[in-house]
Amino acid sequence: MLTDEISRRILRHMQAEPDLPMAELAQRAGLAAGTCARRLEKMREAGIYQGVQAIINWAALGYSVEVSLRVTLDKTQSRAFDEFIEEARKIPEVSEIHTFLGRVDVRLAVLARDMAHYQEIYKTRILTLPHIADIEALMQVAAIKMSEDLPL
Amino acid sequence: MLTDEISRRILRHMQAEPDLPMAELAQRAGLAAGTCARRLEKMREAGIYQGVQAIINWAALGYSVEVSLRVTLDKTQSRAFDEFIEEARKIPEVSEIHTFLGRVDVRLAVLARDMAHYQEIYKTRILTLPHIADIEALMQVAAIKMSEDLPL
DNA sequence: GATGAAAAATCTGTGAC
DNA sequence: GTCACAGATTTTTCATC
Repeated sequence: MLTDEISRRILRHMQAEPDLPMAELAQRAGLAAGTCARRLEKMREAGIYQGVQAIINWAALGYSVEVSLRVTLDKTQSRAFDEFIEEARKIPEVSEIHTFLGRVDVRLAVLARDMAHYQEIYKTRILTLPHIADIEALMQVAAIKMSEDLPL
Repeated sequence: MLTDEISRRILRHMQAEPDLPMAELAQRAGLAAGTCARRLEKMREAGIYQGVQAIINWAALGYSVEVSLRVTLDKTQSRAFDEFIEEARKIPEVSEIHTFLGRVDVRLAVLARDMAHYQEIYKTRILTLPHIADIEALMQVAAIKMSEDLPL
């Protein structure tokens, strides 16, 4: 029931238009409003639907620089991974942290107002993180697609 | 007014707890409910606040494989970039597309049910995209942090 | 032009069927 | 799963600064 076709349909519409009123969402999924709310609540309890996230245009707020950093850690120390993540989480300008299998261990997304600001964050907050063996940086030009109609 | 301290406060709380009732949000920002709603609406019109996005636990829905692909394009053709993006957008399993300055031109995030499924998507949908010069793949282990308390 | 308070319109979730 | 209603919530109005 939690992952059947009807529930997937709810998630699909939820994904496409997240701030639709419940009644509208229900109609598009072919359900009554109450039923839809009940299913969504079940999915939330099961951790399938994890709520919503605000999308903010950082450039409009003066954060025009976004940099993607790929970090390779010094794996000679067993706690390197956890310690690095723990410290990286504390940096407000780090907006995303993803971990990987392979040569690269972690990817960080960093937000900054301009290049001078980025340089400052990089020197004082990033390079002081523990256990870094190597860093590669890419400057982001644009976010083209972010989860519109994923496979459900 | 659109980017003053009060508006930033609204966004800050919006970001931390996106599905808070308007009355609560207003109280935390030190405003009346109506005032808060009007400011948020203004910010939406100005494109500063771009609404909300549903967060879905893909692993719970059977999509346990997430791969990050870095693509370098064949820049000998001037339309390469646009044509590549246009085709990549059409693939439902591609959940994110970001573009960059530098050696790597595009990063794609790909969702798949398992390794066999990923292999199929990779061969039939990704490698058939136009103007690819080089691809590097990393398998994602976890998304640790996604926009909690960013600098506002 | 922006604000707070309160009324009006709308929406959500619970319970009966 | 649907329907309807009570309670909560958003949105508009209006007087005020």
